[in-house]
Amino acid sequence: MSLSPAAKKLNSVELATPDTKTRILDTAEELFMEHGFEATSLRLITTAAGVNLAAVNYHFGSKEELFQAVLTRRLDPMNQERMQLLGQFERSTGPGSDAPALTCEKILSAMFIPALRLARDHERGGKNFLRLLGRAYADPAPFIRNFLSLQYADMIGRFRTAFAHALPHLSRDELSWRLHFVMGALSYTLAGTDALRMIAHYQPEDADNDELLLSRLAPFLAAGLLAPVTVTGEVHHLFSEAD
Amino acid sequence: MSLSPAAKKLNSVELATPDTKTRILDTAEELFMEHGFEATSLRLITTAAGVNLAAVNYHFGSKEELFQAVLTRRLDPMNQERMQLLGQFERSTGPGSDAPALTCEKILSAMFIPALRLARDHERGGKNFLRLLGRAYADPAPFIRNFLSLQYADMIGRFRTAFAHALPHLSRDELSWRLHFVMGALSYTLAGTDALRMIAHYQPEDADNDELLLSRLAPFLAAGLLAPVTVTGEVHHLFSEAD
DNA sequence: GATAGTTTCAAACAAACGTTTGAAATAGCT
DNA sequence: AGCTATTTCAAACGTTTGTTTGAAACTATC
Repeated sequence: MSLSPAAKKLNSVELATPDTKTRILDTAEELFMEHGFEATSLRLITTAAGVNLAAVNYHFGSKEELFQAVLTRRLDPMNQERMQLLGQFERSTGPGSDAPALTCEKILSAMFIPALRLARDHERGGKNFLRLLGRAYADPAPFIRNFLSLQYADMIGRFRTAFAHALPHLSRDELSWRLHFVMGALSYTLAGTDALRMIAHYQPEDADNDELLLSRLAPFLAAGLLAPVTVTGEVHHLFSEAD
Repeated sequence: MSLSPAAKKLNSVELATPDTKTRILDTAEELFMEHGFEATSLRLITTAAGVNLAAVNYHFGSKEELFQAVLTRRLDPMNQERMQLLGQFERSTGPGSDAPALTCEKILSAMFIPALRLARDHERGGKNFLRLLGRAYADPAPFIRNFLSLQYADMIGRFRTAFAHALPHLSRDELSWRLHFVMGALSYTLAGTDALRMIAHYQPEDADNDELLLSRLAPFLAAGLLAPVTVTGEVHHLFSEAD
């Protein structure tokens, strides 16, 4: 009697030994990060993890569900920590209902600190996961995009309103654009240092120091968010042919 | 007699009818953009292009070489145009050998204008190509990364020195980081508007207006590049736990 | 119009893919 | 111990992958 392996969502055996399930998750996290989703075969994962090929389909149902499980294992707690930290900052700035707005740096740090904590978590490849996450942002596979947008909807909504309070002079559209740029720089940065080497032709020391990295990214993005608004009328002068 | 199809680099028949070669390139450009490299099969491409399956291997040698041909067809002229425009700006600001430095906006516009021209080129899917390029930046496949770094080496080097002149107060490492962030926001922005919809929960009007898009990105990035340098000693305060 | 060079085509190639199967092994429970 | 439920395993499933083949069709040159 086939007992529908996808219907097993028991939260009983969660934090025990390195059992088959977590062994698969750990290995898949690393290999997905290294080669991407499509280019990583189940045989590669199961061989590297030292488990049977059928174990993936038994424990997770399919390759796609395995990928989602890899993401949600760390993404879910991180985003929850982000929202919690943002709320903590908002409460500390003013107890009244009409609290003074947080600064951009403060809001950005509420996004970055949980990511930093994850990167520092040596329990198991926290840094690997951040690179995987950065790559997942740019993946065209529909199931990945749908999954991420669902997973991120709450958190992004909370931060959007926080930024809207911090930057009241920005129009709704302008804020959308700038948040888009912020996410772009963030995901690209998290995605890895290979691209940096490509650009810089030279690897800065501490390229793998995520703390240093994000502490340089935050002022950069804060300055961009606070940039004066370009009036629609004077948009085109920037792209005029000559001087 | 196998006549090594990869050794055919004749520039004789270049601008004629939509022949098999360009039909493959156009279709591949669109499908690679839509599904990524790994997830796009040669059979999908050749069927959509209305050509025989073996035509890809005959004209390009392999799937990887086809992908490189798709990229280089537009990337090569665009990057050359970028360098040419940068040189033109540099010459116009001062005829002397020690010319006054260009502004960040000016240098950024030398990067963006050729991309804009490409996006406006309706001859054939210029916008498609920009999205494909943005995705290629984040692709982990080694042959893609090697190809891009080779293709970009010259241009990036030229712009690096230009930015170094425009931002003399930035250390070598600091400049590397900030250029990294610039490339991140740029590629993420070019990669498509799906992610924006995900973040904004709302699509701004003119989301597919690349001119408007890049004209908003330039001031954002310029402000970030011009942000005050964070002194090493005061790095950690940003990420302190409480307020 | 024959000849040499180029391009197209249907068919097949071996290899790798995700998934399924049913039996063997293990673990949990009364 | 005995029984049940869960997990592992080797093997095979049917597709799909990129690539190759050799003959047919087309083009240009003499």
